Amino acid sequence: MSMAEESEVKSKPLGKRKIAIEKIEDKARKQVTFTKRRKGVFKKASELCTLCNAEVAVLTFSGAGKVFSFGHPSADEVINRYINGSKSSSSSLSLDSSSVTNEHVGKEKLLHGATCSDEQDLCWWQKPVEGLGLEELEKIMTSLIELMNNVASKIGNCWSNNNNVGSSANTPKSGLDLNEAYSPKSNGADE
Amino acid sequence: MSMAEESEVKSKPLGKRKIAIEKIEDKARKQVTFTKRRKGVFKKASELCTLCNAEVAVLTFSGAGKVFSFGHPSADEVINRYINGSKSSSSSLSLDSSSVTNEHVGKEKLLHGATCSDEQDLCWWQKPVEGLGLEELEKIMTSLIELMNNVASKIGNCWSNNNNVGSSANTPKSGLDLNEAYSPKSNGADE
DNA sequence: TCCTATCCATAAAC
DNA sequence: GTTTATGGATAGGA
Repeated sequence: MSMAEESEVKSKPLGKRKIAIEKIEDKARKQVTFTKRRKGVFKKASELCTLCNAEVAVLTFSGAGKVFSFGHPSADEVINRYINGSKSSSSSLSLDSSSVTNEHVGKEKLLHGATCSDEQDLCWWQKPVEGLGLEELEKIMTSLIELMNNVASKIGNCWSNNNNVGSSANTPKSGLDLNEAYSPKSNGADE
Repeated sequence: MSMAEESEVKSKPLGKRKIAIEKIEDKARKQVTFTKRRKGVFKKASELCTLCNAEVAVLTFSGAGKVFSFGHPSADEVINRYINGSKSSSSSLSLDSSSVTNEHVGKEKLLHGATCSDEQDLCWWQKPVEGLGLEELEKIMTSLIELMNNVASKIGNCWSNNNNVGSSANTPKSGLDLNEAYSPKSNGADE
């Protein structure tokens, strides 16, 4: 897994022909490839489970929309765990599910006037985040989302969503080119 | 053969050795294997996406309970589709926006005491909001939005490197980290 | 502690 | 024969 996939198909004798990892146009071939590779992924996933005693779930949708899933102990259990425990703390931190509007205009007033009732110094929500590390921020962010949902539900959930907090400002990129694109690569912490 | 183990036994880099697909007992080995194979699975999954233009999500939990996910277009989207399109779990499987209310029983429990890592006292963001009044909640909510945007913009700077299709190697490590709850079964491959 | 990265060499898949 | 996946060892990072 060190060699990046070349985009060109070399003309070699025979044997395992290297194929470009790009969209297959031919329907039939695509279907066959899908089936084969899906099984391959499932097998790998299952080995990962067995070897490392880890929980793994794989969900796939074929072009026709049919769903295929693999899971240990079960797809549902893993998904549940994912949702309940780390939905927003993982990956792209897409706050799609519970964002808030960005037009909270009158908040400053609230912040400076009403809050901080009896605390001594700055309240946590007034502390600057400048000095915190990425990890700390991630942690807070995650917790914030949770707390927010919690609070929101209590209030009655008036705040609609669509906020696009930071991470969503992504670039379309070239469709789906990701040989090693998913590499955690120092987990995004570029220092 | 008497290979005199002189001062230093330099184990020659044995190549890839054949191993049985069974639970690895050695923790260190298991960890390394988990990382490698997880990446392998992610890569396969990404190729499947690219080649067949399919939607795929892979969720994994390391032995330590850390989550790693891969998904195209995103893990959440695929999961949503999976949930809405094929299952109707009785659980809180609603990743939808404003309805992420307090259905998260498991999470509530967590917030109140499960404490996973090593923090014993709840931090402010982990405190329950049950006892607060409406006004207080609104204030907090408003402040939360502010803090959130603040934090988000901070994170956004370092995070804009894997959004489209990507895996995640988050680092919860405390806040909402989950404990393990294994249910060692045999397998769960369903196609 | 837990996770990641890299080198080497071979096992596997085609 | 060719390319990829990955085991073992090891070093570095968070």
